Amino acid sequence: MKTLRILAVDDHEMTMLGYKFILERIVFDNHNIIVDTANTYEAGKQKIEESLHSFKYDIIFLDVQLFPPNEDQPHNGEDLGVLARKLVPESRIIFMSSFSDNYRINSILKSVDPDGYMVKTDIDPKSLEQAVKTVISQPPYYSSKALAAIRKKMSNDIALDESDKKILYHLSIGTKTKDIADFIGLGSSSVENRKRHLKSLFGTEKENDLALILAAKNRGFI
Amino acid sequence: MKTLRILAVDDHEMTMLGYKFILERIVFDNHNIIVDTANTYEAGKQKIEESLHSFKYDIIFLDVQLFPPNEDQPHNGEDLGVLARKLVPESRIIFMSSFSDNYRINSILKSVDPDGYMVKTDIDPKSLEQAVKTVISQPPYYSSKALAAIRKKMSNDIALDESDKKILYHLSIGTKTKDIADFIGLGSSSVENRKRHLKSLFGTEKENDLALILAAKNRGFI
DNA sequence: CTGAAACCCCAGTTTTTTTAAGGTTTTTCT
DNA sequence: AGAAAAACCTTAAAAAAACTGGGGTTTCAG
Repeated sequence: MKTLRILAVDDHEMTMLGYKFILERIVFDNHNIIVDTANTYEAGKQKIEESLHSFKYDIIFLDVQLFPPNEDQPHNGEDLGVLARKLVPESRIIFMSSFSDNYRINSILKSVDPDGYMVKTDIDPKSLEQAVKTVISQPPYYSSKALAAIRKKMSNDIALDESDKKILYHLSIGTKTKDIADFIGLGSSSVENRKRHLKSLFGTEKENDLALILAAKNRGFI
Repeated sequence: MKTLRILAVDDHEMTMLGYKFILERIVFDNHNIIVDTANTYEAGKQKIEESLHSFKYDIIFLDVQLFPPNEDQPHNGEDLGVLARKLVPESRIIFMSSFSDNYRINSILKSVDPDGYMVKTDIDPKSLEQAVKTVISQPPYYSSKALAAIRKKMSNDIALDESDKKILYHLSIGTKTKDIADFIGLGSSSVENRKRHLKSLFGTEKENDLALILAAKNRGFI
């Protein structure tokens, strides 16, 4: 009887209790599952560091948002993922996120390359169990909505460089064009040129920014 | 009792019998499953066209290679996929391929954007059943090895333009540098420059082409 | 040994990208 | 409504990046 150690980090106490309840009841290959929980970046970090010199976690579930969106906290789930990868590279990391926000998915898949990604509305006892089993035996596991987003991206690889992606992102969150220039270190006419170029790439010439953003969203870039 | 119609196209008669045997035994939501088969591009095309004005296929399984690799046939599974998408856009298309050749996977995901992709060594009764169910209810379905390839690609999106991709591909199949120049319509010093550039992108400066190819394979580009 | 291909470097050319400056239109705010 | 801010467009010049052809060295196979 081996023990499978899981750490779940989410800022909602109740949600975590749910996970713990479900996860510890999974029947898996004569394994005994123990779930630890944490509800802040700091607590999660501490749990991982404590585990370093005893057992190591087999799986770490991380919520992307570890606090209400308006509060200006220094660290989020993505940061914790990067940290965990560094400290315990052999642990499987599964991200959970409420929105299937493609920009975020893409960014997390690149920066952390987690072994799993689940959109919260896809999470239920069955999918959780599937995620655990898949991630242990043959990662990765992506939940249904995450897969749909990934599919969009794969079927549409218009080559955008970093500046283009940042422009799209900033447009989508309402940054003013003149400020975008500062953010990405370009003159404002360059930004205008790139916007024109992007609109032609996405087939929204002569339309407004909203049309561009919608097109980019549809194709999985934002 | 509804009927689920499936068409399977593969050049190996025996393989197809296997699929038919497995698929028709799937128990699925009070559905009755009927599997038609075809073993050439032409036969597959005909089956699809015949179905146009009666029932339509719910799922079409397509082998990527429809004939021995050396024979110089005009059409392969990918072409048939493109055709099927045009004729019966509502049918789910699942590709099957023997190698987890990323270049091919990427190309098919872009040109056909199938609802499923299975690497043959991943195929067994259980995964076949899973594929059918997933593809009907919430596509896409990607088999384990296909997912691993997709993961690589997603976690590594170095922006390569068409020429760079073609160079990598040609290098990987042993095309001579001087011929690559012709293939992609560039001077040979340009190709050399791009190769140097690629090597620096993949961190294989000053190493030979093999190192570059391996790095590109590892990251899912070839 | 020899020829073919690969590789490297250079210098001139072309192409693409960035930039600044000026003016017009649209949006925002009071 | 009216003023200010931002967005947008055009143009021309400057800068950066990519392409090219040539000549030379190295590598490799026959």
